[in-house]
Amino acid sequence: MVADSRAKRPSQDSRRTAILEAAAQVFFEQGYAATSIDAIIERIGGSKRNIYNEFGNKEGLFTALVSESADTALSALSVGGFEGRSLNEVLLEFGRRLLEIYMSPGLIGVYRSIMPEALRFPELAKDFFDKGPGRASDRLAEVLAEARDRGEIDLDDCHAAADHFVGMFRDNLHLRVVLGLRPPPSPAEAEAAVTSAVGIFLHGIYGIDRAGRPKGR
Amino acid sequence: MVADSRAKRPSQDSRRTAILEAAAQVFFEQGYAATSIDAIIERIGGSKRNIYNEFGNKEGLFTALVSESADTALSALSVGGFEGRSLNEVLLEFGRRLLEIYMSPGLIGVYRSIMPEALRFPELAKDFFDKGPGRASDRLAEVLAEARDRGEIDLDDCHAAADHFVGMFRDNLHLRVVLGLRPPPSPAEAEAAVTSAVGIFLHGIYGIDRAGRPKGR
DNA sequence: CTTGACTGGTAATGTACGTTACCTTACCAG
DNA sequence: CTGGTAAGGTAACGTACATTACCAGTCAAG
Repeated sequence: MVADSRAKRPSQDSRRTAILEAAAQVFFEQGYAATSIDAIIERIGGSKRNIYNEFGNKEGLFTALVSESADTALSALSVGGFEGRSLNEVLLEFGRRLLEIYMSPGLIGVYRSIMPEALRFPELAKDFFDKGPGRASDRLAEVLAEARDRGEIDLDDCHAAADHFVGMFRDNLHLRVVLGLRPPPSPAEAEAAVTSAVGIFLHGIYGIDRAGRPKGR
Repeated sequence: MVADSRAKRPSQDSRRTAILEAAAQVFFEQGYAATSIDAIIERIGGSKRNIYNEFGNKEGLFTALVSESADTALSALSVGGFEGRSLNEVLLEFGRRLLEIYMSPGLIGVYRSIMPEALRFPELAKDFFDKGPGRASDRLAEVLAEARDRGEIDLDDCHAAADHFVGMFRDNLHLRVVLGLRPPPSPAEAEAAVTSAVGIFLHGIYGIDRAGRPKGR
């Protein structure tokens, strides 16, 4: 596409990111269809020509925004740091990262805005899923498979279990935040949600006592 | 899909439901902002006056549609039939109903269309949540509390656990269906997802063997 | 049959928006 | 300093849409 190595004008790259930031605010709050290019330009000044020169059209801007948002938000899960720790600790850390990502304004906004456009932009929906929730589930499935190979657990379908685990972090708490019915959880609430989910995932409700610690085993 | 063309007396009620059915198809597929009143009228014939006489404006039609869809879809959870059965059986039955509801075209469509409009229609978002996912979680929390009172389980926060359970049915499988990346699950897939989720919820991954049956206890 | 209330169809109105044509400015080489 | 090139800005164009008006049928009752 553009291979302009030298920056002639005042930082073409900062212009692009400024547009994306403004677009995020408007798209994620109003939705794709209800967002006007004028509303985006109002936030950063300048002219609509900037957007059309950089992204081609409204679709191009939206797809670039969703793709980059999903990519950067979920990259935090790719880093390791899980070696040599117990499954309980690994799941707790994984859950903390996952919840923080899911509750971040960026991913909340992507959720809100991509839903009704998924049928209109099938390739974008697939890209978002693969980069985001799909990658999270795949990554966790690897972790579970490693634990199984070490003999810690005895799971048949690691991927199905990983899906269930990921789903526990998109529960009604997450839905309320997405719908704007409550603010994102405080650190204390988040930690409580993570420990609760990990406890149930590992030991089930039969195996947890009132303090949240595993009963047997 | 209008039932009878013989009756020139369309009995306001059947006209109302015909409008709502057509509106569901268009709103749920295109999204609120991208849907035009003309597109709805095209499906059932007649004049736009019908819609404006019955629902006032576009907002009124959308809110009526979302409210009634959530109400009817989730009403299946309100019926009882859980008395005198083991917790495992109750959760399996509850999960089956829940998954069927979540995968129904009606609720999938509500999901798709309400997300970006939640900030614009806060009271509608609250209404949808309370009638839908909130009620499911409340109902399950009651079931869990009854089981606790019978001494079957030992849970501190039944509502948090219920939220986690409900979340397991809005996992990546559900997300893929909402995003149009795959069709709703077959009955066999649905049953497998339910048994898997209930197994983890009750016994955790430490307590399930390869056949999906609980290991200890 | 006449009246009245309602429905269907067409079109008008006012507005908002995506996109583009055209002008204006800033930067660069020579 | 000058001419050329590309980006920035202004305004227009064409369209689509929510909403309303207007007129023509159509059924119910009197």
